[in-house]
Amino acid sequence: MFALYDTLTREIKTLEMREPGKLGVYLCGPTVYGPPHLGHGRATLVYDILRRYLEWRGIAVRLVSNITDIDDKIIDRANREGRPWQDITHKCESVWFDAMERLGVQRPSDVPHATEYVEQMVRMIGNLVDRGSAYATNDGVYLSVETVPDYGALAHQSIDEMLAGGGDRGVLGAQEKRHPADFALWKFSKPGEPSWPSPWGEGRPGWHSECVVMSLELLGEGFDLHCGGADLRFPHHENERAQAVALGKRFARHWMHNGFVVDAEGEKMSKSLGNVTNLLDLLDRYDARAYRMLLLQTHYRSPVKVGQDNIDASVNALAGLDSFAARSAGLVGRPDEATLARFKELMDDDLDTPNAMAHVFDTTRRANTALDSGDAAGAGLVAAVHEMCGALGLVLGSAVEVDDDAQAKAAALDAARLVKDFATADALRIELQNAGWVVETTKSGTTLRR
RNA sequence: GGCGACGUGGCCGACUGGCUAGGCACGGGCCUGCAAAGCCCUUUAAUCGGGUUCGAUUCCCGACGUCGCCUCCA
Repeated sequence: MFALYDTLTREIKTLEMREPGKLGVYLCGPTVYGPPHLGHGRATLVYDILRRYLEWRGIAVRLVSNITDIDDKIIDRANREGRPWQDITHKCESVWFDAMERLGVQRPSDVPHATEYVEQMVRMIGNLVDRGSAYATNDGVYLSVETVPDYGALAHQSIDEMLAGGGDRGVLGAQEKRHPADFALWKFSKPGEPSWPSPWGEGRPGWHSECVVMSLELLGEGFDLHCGGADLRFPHHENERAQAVALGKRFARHWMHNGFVVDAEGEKMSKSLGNVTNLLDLLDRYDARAYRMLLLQTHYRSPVKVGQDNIDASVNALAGLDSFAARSAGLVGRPDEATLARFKELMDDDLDTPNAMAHVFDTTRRANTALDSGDAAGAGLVAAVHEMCGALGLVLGSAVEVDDDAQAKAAALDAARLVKDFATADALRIELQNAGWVVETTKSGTTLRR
């Protein structure tokens, strides 16, 4: 039984599936107006790990993740740079999926775009107005949070409590709102801005409406899991939920939120703080697997510090596993059952990847010991390590092909050692190392990796 | 002000009321022609003050500190 912490009930509970064996997941995707940052990388990696693990467990996962391709920030940037807004959204989306590919994050099963669902959103807003839960003002259409009895359920705070403190932050939006917490479902457009027709006037949808419409449309009422970064819990997810409740529809059964990426001082990375690190920089500078490794060694709900030291440690940890993969490459066997059972036990407990990784490292050590002593149990352990890493999306071994020249030198090195011509052997090793290869000379021959 | 999270060894980072997390780094050893990789060993940590308990890093209370949310944000 796979259990996850549920943000709504604040407890770890079994992930109930509407249809056993099939999991429908909705993940709030990016607003495409800039390059992806480390926070995006964490969220997508966490849910990629979740997805791969559950699929490995035999569950058919349908992951729907949207692209927000209409939004104030997109319009702002288009105006600032004097180019068509679609220019920006198309470019950013392709950069996004490039980065995801480099991270080894599988493409979602469905990638709905907000602009493809405007008609459906208009219909939904119409429903909300008809039901008395939404109203038009002179700048848009708003949801009346007071018509949603349990508004604040995800934030775990009542409207009053939220307003009581909120303090110095000014209330955003129209003065005409009936309640300060009411949020925009539809924003009327200014001349020259992208717009769609609606019964209330030309405009564009508010951010919180697209995900309700698209998740319900593609996954249906009462879908299994809704997830995203902790900063989406409120207001975004709260407001999605509010709309569904106001429509009288069953929304997500389970809510999952991942923790933040923080900087060296422990502060959240945030665009407003200006301390965001570009995901693309990280990918350019390091093995893309290092970020996955770092996140695997941190619980998904804990904050994670991403810094040079951290990433270096992950790179080194990866090197150990790579060299293990290299030395055990020839071995085939059935994955050791007891080892896999333990792995499942750990992962099923709220995606406990830190302990699962500890288990992978332990298994690697046991396998290395078996390999050293020629114990036949080694093959099963080797297979188990590969099986577990596969379930976590961690690809072991260098993807780099060993070129013929290097291969020839490695063979020559072995030949020289065989006749105890160590001077030649050492010279060849240095040559290979200078060419960037990690050279491992063993009794059974020399292996090369990057 | 309201709500919440957290404070662990040189660094990162888990679990846990008593029994070695794990990774990285450092040191010693074994192995090796020498390396690399691997294996073994070593270093005895829980912000502070109370309380509960036979026993607390783990539960409760308080203090201090850090961080998050309270309508831009993964």
